[in-house]
Amino acid sequence: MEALHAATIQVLTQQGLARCTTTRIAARAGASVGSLYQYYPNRDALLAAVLARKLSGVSAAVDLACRAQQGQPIAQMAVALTRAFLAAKLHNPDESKALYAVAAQRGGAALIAQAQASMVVSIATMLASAADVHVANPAVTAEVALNTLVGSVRALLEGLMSPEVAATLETQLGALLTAYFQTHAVARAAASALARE
Amino acid sequence: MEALHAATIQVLTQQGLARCTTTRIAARAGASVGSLYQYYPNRDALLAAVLARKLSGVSAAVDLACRAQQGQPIAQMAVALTRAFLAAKLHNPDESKALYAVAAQRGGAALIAQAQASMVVSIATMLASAADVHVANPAVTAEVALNTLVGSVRALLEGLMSPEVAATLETQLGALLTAYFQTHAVARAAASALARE
Amino acid sequence: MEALHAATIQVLTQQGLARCTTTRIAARAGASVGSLYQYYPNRDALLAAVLARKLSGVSAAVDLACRAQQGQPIAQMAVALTRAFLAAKLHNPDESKALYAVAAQRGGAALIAQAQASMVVSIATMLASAADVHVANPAVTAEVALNTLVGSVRALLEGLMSPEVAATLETQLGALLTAYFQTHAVARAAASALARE
Amino acid sequence: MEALHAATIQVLTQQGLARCTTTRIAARAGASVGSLYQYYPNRDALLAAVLARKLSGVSAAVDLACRAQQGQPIAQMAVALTRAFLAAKLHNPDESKALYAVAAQRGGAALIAQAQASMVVSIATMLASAADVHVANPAVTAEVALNTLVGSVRALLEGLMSPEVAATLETQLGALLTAYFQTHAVARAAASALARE
DNA sequence: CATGAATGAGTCTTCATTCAT
DNA sequence: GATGAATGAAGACTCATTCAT
Repeated sequence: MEALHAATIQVLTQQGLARCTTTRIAARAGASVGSLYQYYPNRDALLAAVLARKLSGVSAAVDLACRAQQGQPIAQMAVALTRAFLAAKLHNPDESKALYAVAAQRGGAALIAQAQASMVVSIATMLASAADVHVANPAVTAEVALNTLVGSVRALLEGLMSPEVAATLETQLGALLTAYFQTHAVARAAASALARE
Repeated sequence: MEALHAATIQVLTQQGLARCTTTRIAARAGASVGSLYQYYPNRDALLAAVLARKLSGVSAAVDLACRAQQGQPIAQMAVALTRAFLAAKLHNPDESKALYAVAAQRGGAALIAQAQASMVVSIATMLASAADVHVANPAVTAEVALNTLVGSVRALLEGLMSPEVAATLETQLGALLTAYFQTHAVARAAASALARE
Repeated sequence: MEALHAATIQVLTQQGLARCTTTRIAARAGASVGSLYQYYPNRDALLAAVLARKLSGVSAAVDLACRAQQGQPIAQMAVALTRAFLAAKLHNPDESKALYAVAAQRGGAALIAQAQASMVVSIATMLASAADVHVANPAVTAEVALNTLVGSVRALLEGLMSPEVAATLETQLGALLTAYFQTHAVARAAASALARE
Repeated sequence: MEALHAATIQVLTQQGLARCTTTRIAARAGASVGSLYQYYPNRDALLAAVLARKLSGVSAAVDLACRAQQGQPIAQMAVALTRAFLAAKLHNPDESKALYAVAAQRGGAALIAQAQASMVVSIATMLASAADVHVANPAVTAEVALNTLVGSVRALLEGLMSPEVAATLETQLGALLTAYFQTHAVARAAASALARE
């Protein structure tokens, strides 16, 4: 039920994972515990479903952004990817943060892995289409880039980031990824030349 | 007690945070619950102590490496920092992974924040001393770099990293940071020239 | 739940406050601990509720008796008050005795204070209406009288009273209060005379 | 040991009976738990000893006062008894209050009973020697009087007494007892006349 | 004799899950 | 299908008591 999803996120953000009990979720959703168990076999399944939905939303947003950048210059890709990822994760920071706690539970890792894999494919595909450079190993580059973005987002969500960095995060990460992408890339012209040899 | 520290890490890695109860820790340590409470006022304090010890170890390792790189070229700094951080975190991967769960607990964030701050200072100081380039804003650069390293390490520890990336992680991150550091830097010669004008 | 009230009193009388645990109460009530906590937020709340019910019963009985004595001679008031209070407290001696232990707990004092205050008002109002005498300070006199009654009842309940006294308690206390009330009173006629001067 | 007595009372008054643990008592006394158990077989024995000492002090004070009033008029006896009892109980109110909690424990009732019996004898003996009146049944009268005093003292210690009453307690109780004693008494002259008939 | 670390039974309290209505 | 009272296992924590040093 939709109400259960929303209620779970509310309880999660307002009370934390430890106090996110089935009774509280049901009460917040205006339903009974019994009803909750008609939609989900147990508490973990509900939490997993909520996490999965959030993750697929982020994946979709990243995928959309990557498709839109097909054939663009690599620097623009870096900026667009950063912007899309930050927007998806920071649109509702409390929710994102709360769900990281859920992800740490047994079973959460698999969902995260799936979402990451999907995003890596999207990013790698985008990188391979760059107009100006040829990325040697798009999958590897995409994965490292994604981990970098995730690292900063977690730091921000967990309150570990200084105001200075937080204020310019998008710029910093855009620059970082641009520099990184170019390190692993070979200019198209040179690549063509190489191929001709 | 030392046995309690070890037991906590064992239970944490083998059973997870949720099943890491005072009873189980005590049993694993070959002690009684009562004894546990003679050394720590409550469960959270024990977990915090274990986390704090690990974090200070990592901080110290990073600090040591940064001091050793004073005055070196920036590319070498990037590689040395990466190597030191990965070595410290991956020396005992199970322990590191288990403690990430603890860090998410109430109180864990403060310890992490403290350790991060300490490492940012070490890294920033090192960057400021680079022989070849002048880093514009060492503190910000250091913080972004640290978050990047953390992001990859978490991905690795949580099993989210592909074998391809894992195999070349140190190289990848070294290159990434080198590129990033140079983005934010101005060649010493140019900087001196600017200063003279 | 009614069964929890009854069970609490039974455990209290048979095992004492120290052994009056939530588990034992629940078992005696034929319920589970969980059920207990669906009716009361914690152990103290249950004990307080049991005490409060008893106290309000005593208060009500005293109030009823006092109202019935409005306008009667003071000696009759003393006897009626004594009779009503003893009847209320000694109707179920085990329960009364057990609850004195509860009253000593944190939070019990407030309930007792409230009940005492209510009874003092009832008694004072009665005293002020005495047909034959004018009580100078009804509130003070009522309070001292109540403490006197309580003192004897506690002695009786705690087994500190000799059989001789116990056998004639009502008579003794009636006489004591009659004598005390008259000490603090002025005959109506004299009072009127004084007022006319 | 003397220090243990003092420490017990301090912990009792400052932390309450529930937090009056053997460890805390020993620490307060500057001793070890082990030492405590060399003087007392268990916690209850220590508490009982502390209570017993306090009670015998009160008994002795009352006895002393009663002996001093031998052969005096009954009104003076009432006042002296009241004064002595209040002084003994209210000299250290916190201690007295804390010990009432101890008295409610298993075993405390017997000690109280013993002290009460002793005081009843002292008071009865005094009453029998009154110069002006002949008390019909000194033991019964003494017991009722004592319970009355105890009732007010408990009310005062437990904070149940209004400031108005507390301010004039000694006067009120003196008057009450005087009135009560005279109710149960026959003037010496009349008594002698009766005896001659 | 003194010490105080170790013990572990016993408390209160929570919460996922069930099932009679 | 919905409900929510009942369950009871499990967790954190306390403390009287013991005993090796």
